[in-house]
Amino acid sequence: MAKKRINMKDIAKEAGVSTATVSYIINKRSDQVIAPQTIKKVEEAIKRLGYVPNLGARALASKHSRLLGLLIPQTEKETKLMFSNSFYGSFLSSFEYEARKKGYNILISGTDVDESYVDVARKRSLDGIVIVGVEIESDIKDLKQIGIPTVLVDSYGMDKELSSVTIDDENGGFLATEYLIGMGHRTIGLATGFLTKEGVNTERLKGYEKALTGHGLPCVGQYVYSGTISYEYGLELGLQLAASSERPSAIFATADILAFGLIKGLKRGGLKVPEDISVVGFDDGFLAGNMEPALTTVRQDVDGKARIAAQLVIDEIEEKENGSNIVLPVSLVERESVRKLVLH
Amino acid sequence: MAKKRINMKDIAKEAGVSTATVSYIINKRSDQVIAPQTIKKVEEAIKRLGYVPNLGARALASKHSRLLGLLIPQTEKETKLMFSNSFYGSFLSSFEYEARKKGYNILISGTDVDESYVDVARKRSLDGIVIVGVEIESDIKDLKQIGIPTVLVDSYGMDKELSSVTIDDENGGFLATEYLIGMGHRTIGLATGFLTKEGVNTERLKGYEKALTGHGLPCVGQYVYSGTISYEYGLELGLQLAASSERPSAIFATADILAFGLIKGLKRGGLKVPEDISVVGFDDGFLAGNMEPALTTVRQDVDGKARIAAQLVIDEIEEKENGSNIVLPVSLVERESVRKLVLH
DNA sequence: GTGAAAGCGCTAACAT
DNA sequence: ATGTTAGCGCTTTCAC
Repeated sequence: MAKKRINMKDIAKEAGVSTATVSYIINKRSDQVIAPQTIKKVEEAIKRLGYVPNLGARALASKHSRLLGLLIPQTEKETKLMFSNSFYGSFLSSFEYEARKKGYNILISGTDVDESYVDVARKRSLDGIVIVGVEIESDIKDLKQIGIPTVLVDSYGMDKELSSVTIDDENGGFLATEYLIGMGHRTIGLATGFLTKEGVNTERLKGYEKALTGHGLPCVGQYVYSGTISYEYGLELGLQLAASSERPSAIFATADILAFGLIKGLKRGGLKVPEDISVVGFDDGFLAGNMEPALTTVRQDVDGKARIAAQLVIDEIEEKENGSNIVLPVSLVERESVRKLVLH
Repeated sequence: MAKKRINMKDIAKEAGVSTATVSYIINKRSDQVIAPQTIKKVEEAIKRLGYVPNLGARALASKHSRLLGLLIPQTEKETKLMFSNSFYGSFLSSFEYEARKKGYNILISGTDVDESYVDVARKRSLDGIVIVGVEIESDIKDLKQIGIPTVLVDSYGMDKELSSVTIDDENGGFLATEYLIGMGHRTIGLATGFLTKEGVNTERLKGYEKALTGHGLPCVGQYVYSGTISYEYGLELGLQLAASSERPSAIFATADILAFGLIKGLKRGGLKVPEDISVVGFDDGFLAGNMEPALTTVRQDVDGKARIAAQLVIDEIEEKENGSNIVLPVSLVERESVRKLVLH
């Protein structure tokens, strides 16, 4: 308790100046000219007393919190954040780093039933928001209306006016499927999450279909398995497929984590990958190369995505720019989870 | 710009009451008796105008920000947060969830060279802090001095007065090593991160040594490999060991992620796991069972750790309790990465 | 070049 | 049962 926190007034008194002067100095305001010796006096007082500005108070007065919100989707059953998928962990790492370098801190919050993310944003006076991989149309509309700079990551067609960063998901789906076709596969399944109208999964599906039809292959819903992007669903599906006779010779899973579960399930079901069935993933997280078999997958640049997302919100907050729609390229990383089929 | 944000005064005016009354109602203060109809009027006004309280202003006036800081270690080279280790992602998920249920938000921040975490805590008026797996003595001393409730996770002997939650790391190391010995291994290596005086790695090392000496086995530094807790270091070490003739028959890696890298390195180096060399990990993250071979590892309850950490800080903030030192149990999960050695 | 003072939106004594 | 009002720590306009 005790020890009253040092505030600006204390510094002002100690240095024998006004709080206004202290404020000017702390904020290094270029529009205010301060005598060098005054600056020195104040800086010494700050050091001597160990003063740390209260950003909450500053936010109240200045309307800038220098706080960024990161919205991560929640798992279906739980309302916990989806950090089991290491994609989000990597994203957060890079995002926080980039933001911190520019003087912003990150607030992480899921949303409860009774409270939208927009409320969190307002409550906490967030300067900007990055939403990754979720589509809550109403929220986004509200966000725009309130005028909080928002950047959408991995979200399609939500709102062209908002800044966004995505990867070329359709092409990713295309590359994966083309590759499989090139390896001789003719019945190719797709394992994916919930297919929202504008989500990444749908884009990857489009690429998948494009490749299929491009080669005159049938593109029937029968081989599209849609569940959740999770290890568990992959496992379940793998087991199921292993037990089925109506099974494609290859599967494109729209996330590595899904592919991992899938492979495990297939193996448990007695199949060998890639001997009996081939699998291609998506993400190329750091474990992909370590799986057995090493996963052939579509590589995306998570680090780049995160940094760009941070830059975009911050630029928008600081009114340097706005409304960019960035699309990052993807590529296929060939490893060992696909077998070359010899056609007879 | 435009649209002025609705504040408490607006609500007061709309409902025909004072701001104090609005404040009492919003905070559901039990020490204030308000007429039901007044409550109704105010609640309607809030709804009608779409009012959301400004927590920054509240924090300023009440000295409670309802913000918790989560301090995650940074990687050595970069100053990025260490979220590649999925342990931290899982921890964050559960921690955020538990805190949110109790009305707290989470601020994530790394630290820069010129700014300690204590500064962040003060700047952002954090109500409490959870520090996981790092030992910055000076910071912790400052934190205590400033009187910000702090909970140490995975940190030993730092300060008995601070609340903490750990798992029984020493026992974990012991279990893993005992198991290996029971499987017939006599030369057992230890792969771990940087061995700080009071870190988890050192505790696990103690358990390792205890098991060894308990069986009269030599406990020489020769087989202790200390690098960083990372996939990369594991890989490097694996490669190195594979090329060496002086190699233990089994290795206990003090983190799954390290074990993953290690196994990959060993394999690349031409060895088979567990045929040529056995590996035990630590954590039992959700991928452990999926590796090839499935990893035998020490299981810890990350979810429990995170929830308890959240509870402890919050209890301390709300002055319900303080100074608990919780130790969670661990157990060994037997899978396929260890070979039973027949002694001749 | 520096300072006085009016807020920012809220809480909490203290009145009534 | 409700209102008045003085801050909380900072920024910013306007004086000087």
